[in-house]
Amino acid sequence: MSGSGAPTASLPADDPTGLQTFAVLLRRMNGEFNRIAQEFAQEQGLHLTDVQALIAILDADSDPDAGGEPMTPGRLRKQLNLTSGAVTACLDRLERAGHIRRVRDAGDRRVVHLHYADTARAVARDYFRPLARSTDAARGRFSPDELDVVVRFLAEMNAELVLLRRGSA
Amino acid sequence: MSGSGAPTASLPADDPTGLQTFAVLLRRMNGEFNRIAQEFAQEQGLHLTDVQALIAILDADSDPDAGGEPMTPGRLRKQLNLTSGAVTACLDRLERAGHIRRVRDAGDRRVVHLHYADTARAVARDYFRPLARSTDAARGRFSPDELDVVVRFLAEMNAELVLLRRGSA
DNA sequence: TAAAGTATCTCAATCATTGAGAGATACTAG
DNA sequence: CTAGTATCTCTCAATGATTGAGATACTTTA
Repeated sequence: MSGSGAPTASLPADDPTGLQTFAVLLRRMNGEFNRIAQEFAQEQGLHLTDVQALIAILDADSDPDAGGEPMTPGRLRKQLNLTSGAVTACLDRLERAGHIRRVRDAGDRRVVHLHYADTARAVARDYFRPLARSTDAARGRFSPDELDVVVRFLAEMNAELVLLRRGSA
Repeated sequence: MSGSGAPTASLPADDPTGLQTFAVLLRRMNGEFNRIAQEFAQEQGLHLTDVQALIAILDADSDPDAGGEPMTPGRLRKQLNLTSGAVTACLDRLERAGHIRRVRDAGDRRVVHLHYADTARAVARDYFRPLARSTDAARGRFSPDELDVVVRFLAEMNAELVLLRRGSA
């Protein structure tokens, strides 16, 4: 239990479903995800910023549902809290490395649409396959009803986090 | 509108507890957490790296259980994938800003222990209070049994992610 | 004690980020 | 239609974080 590498070590034992437990678990998970993203970045000769941008572009691009439109430099600027120059530099790197394409919008020619390149999509899928397997391994230990609970929780959590966007700034 | 509008938009409707759903929800949550961390960083005149370091130091410092010892520059280097120079610079910034203290280990005088300063702890607690409230709001919508399921899932997920540290590198 | 190993720091070179401003395109009112 | 204003992206010099080889100090092993 108290053994060093044990992943479940050091949860507050007094209240195993309390706020503290959630804080610790969520913070750790976030850290692990960021570490994996960092590794991917280094392997691809990118920066963490670039990977975050890539993910945002991927989500917008493959979720036409979400915002309707593909990602643009302006949206990326807000989403990642970058300055205009940083966005341009980041997109330059991503485009030069073949991960994305810039496409002028036909309707509003000031706007640039960002598309994930298919080859890069395959690279990312390959790299993150172990992560997908891990997620599946965890999922496999729960019943359909339990998974439904988890999905509902994650969705509720995301909803709360989105509300926080305006609230405390 | 980044991930804007309805937070539950664009989940794969065909398999509401499938891998894709988890991937989308976890990725989004990660993005939101990182955005919040970025905002905290900017407000404190820090960088995202500094905040990640701060969190790692906090976790090690307040969880003597986990690794036994407080954080050190060396462990930080591995955990955040930084070079030695970057760690030193990052710690210089954090120490100069009063967030941490460097303390030479009495036993092994090569080692530096990193401690979270109490005043900084209070600053962080204040800043992240809304996040805590959000987490509590989400928790409040589930029964104790359901919360137990969620905690178990998060713990399983973390365990898998830790395994991934050696496995696929 | 000497040699090898480990933890941290130093510093010049490199390169991402900042932030003001330019250029191009769209909208709106007269 | 035209002028004026707003929006989107990009440019570029200055700033400053990160790199990475090497220095320094300490510990352990032979």
